[in-house]
Amino acid sequence: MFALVDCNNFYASCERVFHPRLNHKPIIVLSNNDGCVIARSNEAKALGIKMGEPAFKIKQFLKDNNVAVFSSNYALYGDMSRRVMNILWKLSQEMEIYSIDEAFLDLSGFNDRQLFEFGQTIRNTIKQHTGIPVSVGVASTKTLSKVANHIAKKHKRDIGVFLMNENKTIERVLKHFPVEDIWGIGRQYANFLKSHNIHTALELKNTSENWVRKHLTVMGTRIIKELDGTSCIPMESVTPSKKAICTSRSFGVMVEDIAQLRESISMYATRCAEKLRKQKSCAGIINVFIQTNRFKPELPQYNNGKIIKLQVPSDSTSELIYHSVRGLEAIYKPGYNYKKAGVIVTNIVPSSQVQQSLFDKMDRATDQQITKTIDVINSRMGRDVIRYAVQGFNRKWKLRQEQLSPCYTTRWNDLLTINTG
DNA sequence: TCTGGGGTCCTAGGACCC
DNA sequence: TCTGGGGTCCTAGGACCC
Repeated sequence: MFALVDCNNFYASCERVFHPRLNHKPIIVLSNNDGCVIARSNEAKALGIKMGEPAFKIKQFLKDNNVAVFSSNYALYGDMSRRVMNILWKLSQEMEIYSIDEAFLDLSGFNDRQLFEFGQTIRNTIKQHTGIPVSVGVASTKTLSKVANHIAKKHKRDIGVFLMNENKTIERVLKHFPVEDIWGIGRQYANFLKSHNIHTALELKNTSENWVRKHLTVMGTRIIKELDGTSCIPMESVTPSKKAICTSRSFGVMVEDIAQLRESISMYATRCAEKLRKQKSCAGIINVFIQTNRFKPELPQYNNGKIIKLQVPSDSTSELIYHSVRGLEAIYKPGYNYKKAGVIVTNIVPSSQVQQSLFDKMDRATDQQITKTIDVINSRMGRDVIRYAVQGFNRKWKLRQEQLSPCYTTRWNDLLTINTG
């Protein structure tokens, strides 16, 4: 048996933990640059606010309805996520962290009553220790546990746990479960299936395997088997290392000048190098890209990228910056308003298995020592306290975050003060 | 004024090998 | 009429996830 534990409206719930006054009030969280709605409390959903809606289009509506609006605070959400996952670690032998707010647990060996009670224990413990509400779905495959979680969240809101283990229950639930809500069925497949008169999970489950294989590839076959109770998607208890790492941002203002692009690209290269070192990997290919604003078709448009192959795979900040900036200079064209830029690293290999080059001229030992020293200082003193000058100091292009909440759990200066008097 | 930022997997087709 | 039979690797594009 699998349990899927999913935090309810995670980002909105994180903000609410530190603003108890907002209990039962509508809350939304915006994407970077305060662009789109990416999280909504139940009250905000009830007002009809859509996921992904551009904030500027509903500004007046938000005001009229007293909606609390937050910029996204990933330091806070990341730390709250870590706390939730740590609690789950203590409760379960085997788990898979599936996303920032979701985890699968392996519940082999529990009987029905224990399964349900364990679900409640999880929910109560997390609520008590972190303030975050979660829903728990329990079933015999991952796909069915996702379905069960939906039911727990939507129809069993006060209990928050749904155990789906009897064939009769499964059949009844799948009969009313829209095909587009199944894990692995996105918009394209949903439209396609509906055009073939398949509207519910039960109808999909009863479709011929050959037909599904032909039109939805092997992924679809797995889905119908999982809906039928045959587990095809195993637990991944060990998080596999990333095969691609991307750091990119839209700018708070339009950027025309190459000097500012250079600053931003250098920062993204720095972040990519940090992410590589964190998972003990080196990258063989760097991809630098710049884009103008696609929402302004009246302005001249220019999108381009440059792929750089490294002679020796690297996790060095200085080397990644060097090549990224050269790449930028190769594609930059003056006279455009740039809106977004980024760095992607791929061809990732474990640091212990880097293929050396006979013609490599770089002094890697020294560079590694420098990088290590910078990492140690920055981890104690704060990100970018020591940085390469090319990263810049003004950051005119930085994100717009007008409603940013404090980093309550990760920054000493932002700790809450509680008046007990 | 204003529209996010990360990832994965699968398949077909083209290139190559013997 | 009639032109083999078996592979691998790489990439772009399309689907999906949070």
